[in-house]
Amino acid sequence: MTLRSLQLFVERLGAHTCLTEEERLVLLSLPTSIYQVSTEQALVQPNEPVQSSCIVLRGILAGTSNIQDGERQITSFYVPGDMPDLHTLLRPKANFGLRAICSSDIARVPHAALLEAMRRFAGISEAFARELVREGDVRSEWVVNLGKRTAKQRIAHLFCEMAVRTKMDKETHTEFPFPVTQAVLADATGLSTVHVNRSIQALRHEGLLSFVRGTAQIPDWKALAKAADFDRGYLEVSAPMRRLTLAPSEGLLVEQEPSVW
Amino acid sequence: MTLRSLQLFVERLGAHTCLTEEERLVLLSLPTSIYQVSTEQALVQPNEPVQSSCIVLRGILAGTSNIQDGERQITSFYVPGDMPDLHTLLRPKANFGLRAICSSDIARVPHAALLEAMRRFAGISEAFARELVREGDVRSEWVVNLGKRTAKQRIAHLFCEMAVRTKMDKETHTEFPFPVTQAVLADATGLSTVHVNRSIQALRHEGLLSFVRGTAQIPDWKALAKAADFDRGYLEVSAPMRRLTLAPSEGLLVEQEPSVW
DNA sequence: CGTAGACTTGACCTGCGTCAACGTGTGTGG
DNA sequence: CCACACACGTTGACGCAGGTCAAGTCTACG
Repeated sequence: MTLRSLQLFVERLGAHTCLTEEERLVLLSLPTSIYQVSTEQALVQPNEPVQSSCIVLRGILAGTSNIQDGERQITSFYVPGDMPDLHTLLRPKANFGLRAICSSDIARVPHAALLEAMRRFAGISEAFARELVREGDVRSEWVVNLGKRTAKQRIAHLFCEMAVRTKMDKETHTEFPFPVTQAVLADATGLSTVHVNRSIQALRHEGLLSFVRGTAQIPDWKALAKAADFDRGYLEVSAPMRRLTLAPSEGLLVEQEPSVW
Repeated sequence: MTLRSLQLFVERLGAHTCLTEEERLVLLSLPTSIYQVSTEQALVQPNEPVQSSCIVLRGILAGTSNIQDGERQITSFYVPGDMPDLHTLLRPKANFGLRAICSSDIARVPHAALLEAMRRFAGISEAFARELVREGDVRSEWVVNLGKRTAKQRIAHLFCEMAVRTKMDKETHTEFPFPVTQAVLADATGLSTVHVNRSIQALRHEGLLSFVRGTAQIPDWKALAKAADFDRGYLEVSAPMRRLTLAPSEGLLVEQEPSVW
């Protein structure tokens, strides 16, 4: 049932944006078609216009860019609840690809339905826009990761990010599934697979991280976060907010704005 | 006069989003305060909430992140017409900083006014959202740049990007101003200043790029773009579009959607 | 039980960082 | 008008993080 499958997606939006009951219901009852995609299958090709966006239900997708010599760089990961090609709503011709990293389930939602929902509900527009911002923040951290951190730090940081994004409860669990190969980690961190391998081993010897066949273990969260220079702040908003509302009485209604610029 | 100063900003939005005359006028007459900021001056600090967003009128700003050991990574540049902290509209607590790279002029616009404009005009909301997408695309290219390209390519790619973004007309000009130091280029490309220096020299010897005291010269655009693996597609939309419109007759009005997913 | 994809290891190489010194231009104050 | 300072650019020597190549080993799965 689709009401069930989009639950996680709506929770994701609700975490940063106040949605009315009606808006939640509209989102939950968006028309979807469910697909199962297999490892390395492409969902969106660069420069090929799309008419629908997808929502990850299970598995992991990755945004990928190919460069001249056949190598690829992964520019972001998407986990269940994410909408990886939200941006095609506004720019139907994507300029990077989207592919499954492991066998995954996705829901496809026609752009028409999403646009209609945005038109009618300010909260939905706002939630989508805030998702775009969040994605931008994540990518910004990736730039820092690739630009300024060592191999071990890059890998550690990526695992921290994924742990938080897959909602690993660090109080009660030290494990979370991250079904990727070392080659994929290499494509994401801008390293060679050989060096990824050695770096993971080094992290294991330091007791910071173990990663065996698609499941990660973080024995000491604080130690790993410190080593990775990881601060989860960029992934979260303290409380869901709402800034856009259809002013009931059309007019110059604005929020109070203290005079700090 | 502020009508004049926001011209470039509105053109930027108009390049990707169809705006009505009224929307243009609303944007042009947004309340602004004009400031001059000097080199290295911070405009937004991480985790410090802001109540207004700024528009670059002259000069260059940069998004910056600091890491543990006092080094910084620049995650994006902003040129006249850009709105670097548009995202704070939706997430007032930024998680990276914004500072001037050279002496610059900016216009500050209160969030309240921007939110009000978004509330009342669907085209303005859409234009802002599309700007967020564009920024995401640029950052995505930066990830590729840092992850998979050599020093010379990174620098070449950055100059290509800036040439296009500052609208260098490559038919008639081979020069454009890019008032940054080599140290700033190093912070942006994830390289050391020494290596930036040597790489620029190498590019000059190959006849691809010269960069002297803040002005860049690209004698052979095609050659540079090829060396940098640069494709300007990610910076542009073929024609301005409009996907969100207040449906005049409320209802299930949607665009035609061919059955491609 | 064989094959293919993932992981591992070792040897070697190189792009880039680091350090430290030295030019070169530009603005400032005497 | 000079001299000094300071920020920026340049150069050389050296070291190391991480790439590359090539040869295994392990594991899952048919």
